[in-house]
Amino acid sequence: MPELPEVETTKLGISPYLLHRSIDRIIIREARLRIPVSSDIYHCSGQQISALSRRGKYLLLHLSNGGTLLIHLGMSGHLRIVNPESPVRKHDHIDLLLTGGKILRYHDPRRFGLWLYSTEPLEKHPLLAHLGPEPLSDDFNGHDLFFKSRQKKQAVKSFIMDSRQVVGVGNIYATESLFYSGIHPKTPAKALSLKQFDCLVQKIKSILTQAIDQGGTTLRDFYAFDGKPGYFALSLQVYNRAGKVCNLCQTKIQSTIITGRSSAYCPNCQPLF
DNA sequence: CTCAGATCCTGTGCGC
DNA sequence: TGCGCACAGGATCTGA
Repeated sequence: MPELPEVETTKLGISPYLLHRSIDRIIIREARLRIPVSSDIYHCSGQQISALSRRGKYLLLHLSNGGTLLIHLGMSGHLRIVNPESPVRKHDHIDLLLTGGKILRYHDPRRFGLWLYSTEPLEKHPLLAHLGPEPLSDDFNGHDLFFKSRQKKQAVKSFIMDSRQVVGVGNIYATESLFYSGIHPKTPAKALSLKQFDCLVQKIKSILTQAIDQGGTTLRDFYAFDGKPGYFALSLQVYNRAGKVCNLCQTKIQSTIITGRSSAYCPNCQPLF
């Protein structure tokens, strides 16, 4: 379940193997991803990777011809650097063969991921055009979020998971940040005060930062073996803890469904409205 | 326009 | 031990 911290640490981990290398060949074993991989992607061969960047949970490989490879890991995708003799496992859908012999291998059992090649910069691509600010940038702040929320009666949890408001806040981080802010996940977004949004934004930033630091620790040797995802190293307070007691007040953690997503909360620390 | 629900997919973990 | 099923989740699509 790659969340933003995992995508960031993946980017950092694979960068040394990709930067200034050329793509010799791309092998597609399974094209049926969230959006089927287009045969256009074969045209990335021969291009040098000049830079890597991340936008939300999208990973972008910038190529020397001005083109871009856009990769999304979905919820079960991994990228690994492997050697040519490394056996191909089930769900190893795509290989990027690099000059020098290393391979960037994409593994994704549930195939919710995405690989897209464009010969043009992707800023205006529909997948990226409407994304909100990066959560760790100053563009993501309580003030802006407060004003965007004034007409929104949707649950605050759905609001902060909406990639038009802010990118990279998945179910785990939304759930945990609402706990740390003392806000019930079903609270209508418009009912929150500026002070509450300031608090929520600060918690999102600190939890994501902490997760990136710990994900980095987990992924330091990710190329040697498959470590647990970084966020498991976080001490989760409510996510996946329904039925257990709150670490702060011993009240039993409850769980509800908000737009199809399980949402755990402490009814005492996060009172409704 | 706004919001909720369905949808895609397969591995995991539970109950029987 | 094994079978069947509910569940997990990001982002998009549909429909009320």
